Amino acid sequence: MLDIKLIRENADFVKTKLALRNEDTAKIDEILSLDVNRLEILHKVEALKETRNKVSAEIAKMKKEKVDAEDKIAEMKKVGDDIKAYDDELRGIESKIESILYHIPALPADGVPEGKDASQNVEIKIWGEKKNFSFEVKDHVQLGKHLDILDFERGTKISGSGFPLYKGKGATLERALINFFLDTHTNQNGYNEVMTPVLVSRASMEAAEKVPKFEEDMYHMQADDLFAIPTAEVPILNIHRDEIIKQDELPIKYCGFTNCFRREAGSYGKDTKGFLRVHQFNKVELFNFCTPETSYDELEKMLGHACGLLEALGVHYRVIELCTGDMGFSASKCYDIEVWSYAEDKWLEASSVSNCTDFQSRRAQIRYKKVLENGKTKTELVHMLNGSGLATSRLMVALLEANQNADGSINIPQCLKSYTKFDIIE
RNA sequence: AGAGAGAUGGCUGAGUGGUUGAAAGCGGCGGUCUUGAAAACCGUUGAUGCCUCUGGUAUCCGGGGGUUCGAAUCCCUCUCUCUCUGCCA
Repeated sequence: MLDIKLIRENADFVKTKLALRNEDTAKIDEILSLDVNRLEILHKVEALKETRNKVSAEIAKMKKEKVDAEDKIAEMKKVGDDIKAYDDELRGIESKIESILYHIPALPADGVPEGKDASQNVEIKIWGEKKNFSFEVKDHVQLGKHLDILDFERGTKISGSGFPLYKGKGATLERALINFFLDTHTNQNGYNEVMTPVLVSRASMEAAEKVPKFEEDMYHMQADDLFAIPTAEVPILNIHRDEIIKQDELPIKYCGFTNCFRREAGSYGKDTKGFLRVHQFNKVELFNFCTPETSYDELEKMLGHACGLLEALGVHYRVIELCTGDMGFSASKCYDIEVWSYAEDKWLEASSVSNCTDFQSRRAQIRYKKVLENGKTKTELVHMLNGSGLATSRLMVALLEANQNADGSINIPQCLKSYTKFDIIE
């Protein structure tokens, strides 16, 4: 969530930034007027409470001295009633402010390209080249079926469409990718590996800013009010919820593999083929808690960590910087990494790396003790970044297609061979 | 799932209606001593909001509600933890 103080003191700035995200800035005016009202009542009720505290102390003293205090008690009874009335009113206003605030996205960082939608994203890097095939390429569904390594029909039988079933060397290849990613991040990139719960509480979803805004997009277990995670970002972020971290412990970097679950409500009929849009997929997540001064540097490093994996795999990819109109709710700056699909003849998103600055840490109350120049300390919100490093399903599309041979067999990239223990799937 | 116990500051742990934002200890930070360190001693050490902002004030003792002039303390409720029993991997 945004800082109410920032809205109060720099309303025009906030509106300008939100307009870049196609947001209705009338919400800000609504918050401002509620805030004025809130402060007015807050001042009144605090003055009354001050009176109550003072007189209550006097009453205590009089009681001790066995002096009759009935007049003061009667007087305070009235004050108490007024306090209660104001407190109720205050609570009502605060919950109105929150319900608006919870639906306002993060402000885009300076320098993020301005644009209305995905068409105005900016390609900033392209790596590798398209291969030339001397035969007609098969798509990943055909390849998966031909080699009996992916069984989308039976996945559908088990759970419904969008729940893939990996078989044999397909399952092994998936496992190899995950292990390769985790090993690289822990051994070379300085991440601490975690294995987290995949069902999380409503409080955890709120802290990660997924609820209330995206509640409909997630699987929910009603009996226990638990949500299946759409990304490991949620449990990893919550590792430090309500904590104050020492400055010298930052940055804290975690990586973790989980299954991810998304209802993808509202996208029926779009990209239904195979892995293109699924309800359950596998992902190794990168997460970073750091100081505000370093977060944009950390963002570039994380992007590099994700790209490094694709380069090791020899997958043709590009990096795009999302424009203001296409960024996710919590992000101030975001890169997507896309891999090339020969069969679909288009780029597919395999990773997204975002700097969410203090947008989530404010709601999650994740802070650190900042040491000031005079030696004193100050608590400040940490900056938080998340990124996929990487999600496997769309990568699998690119990988299978790009490494296919004329007979439909698949060559295993060099860096995975020590994991798969086979060189080819045929 | 049933029975019982509990939740207090970075940690341990006092506190059962009136200067208790909270004793004590540990830890942290600063100092004295020391060539330096340890020990000892002294001091210091929570968060958040608002305001007329080198200060004032309000709020916070798991969450929420209630009783009362006044609640960490009493009542209700929810959540979580621990112990025992049951059930299941």
